[in-house]
Amino acid sequence: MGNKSKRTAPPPAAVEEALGRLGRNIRTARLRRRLRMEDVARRIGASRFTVADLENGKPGTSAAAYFGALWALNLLDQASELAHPDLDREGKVLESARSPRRAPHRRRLDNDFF
Amino acid sequence: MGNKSKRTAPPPAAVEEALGRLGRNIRTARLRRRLRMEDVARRIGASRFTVADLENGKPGTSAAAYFGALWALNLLDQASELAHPDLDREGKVLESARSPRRAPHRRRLDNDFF
DNA sequence: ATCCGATGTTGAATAAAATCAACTTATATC
DNA sequence: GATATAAGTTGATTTTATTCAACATCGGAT
Repeated sequence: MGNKSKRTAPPPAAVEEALGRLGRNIRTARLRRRLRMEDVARRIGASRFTVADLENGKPGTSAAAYFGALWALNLLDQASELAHPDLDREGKVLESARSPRRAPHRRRLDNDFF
Repeated sequence: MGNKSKRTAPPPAAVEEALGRLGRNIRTARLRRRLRMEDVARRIGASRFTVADLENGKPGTSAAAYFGALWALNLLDQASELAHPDLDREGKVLESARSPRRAPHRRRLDNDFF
């Protein structure tokens, strides 16, 4: 079965795994709090089906749904540190090696990976 | 202007802020690595428009897009710890107070918030 | 064992996201 | 300042998520 659709390149396995783990974690946190899917759903203005999807780690579900669930469970603060520049060691090294910021062009020089 | 659509209840402000911050962090990390939006987009099988959306913190953009961008920048591992049960202090307290797991019903007892 | 409520599942309708083309804007590099 | 390229913008189109209803299932409590 080939790729029929032009969109939806299969998400990288690592991404699927991360979303699956996040969904399971959200479910665990919800159950610990004795909340129903519908409780979380109403809190974020969604339906119970969307909450079910995100707890299953569905990739296409909106980021707002995932973050909303974290918010409803009082777990959002951990998400705010994601990819924080101060913690991006690899990026900091690159920035200090090169000089400035903003990399508009510098079209093709040697990156054969991308 | 009133709500015309039945879906899309406005995301909680905290969620919008968190997504905005995440998007800006992703952009910072990308620029540090001297990558174009299109580079990240191709790596995750999306278009540059979707990458632009997520860097702007657009709430409706899929979680896979956000996580994919983190993955493309080698920043996904931080995301895997989100809402990790071991770090959910509030949840752990609740679980040890009550006894078992899985809370199927226990419909309404006193929570007047949800 | 029975009842009741939370969740899983399926299919259809609708709202919205993702894509694309063409254009504009801004910004590095020369 | 001129040039080339990344990125912002808009509108149209396609693909998808989201929602809902109805029913099945599963788990806990009585």
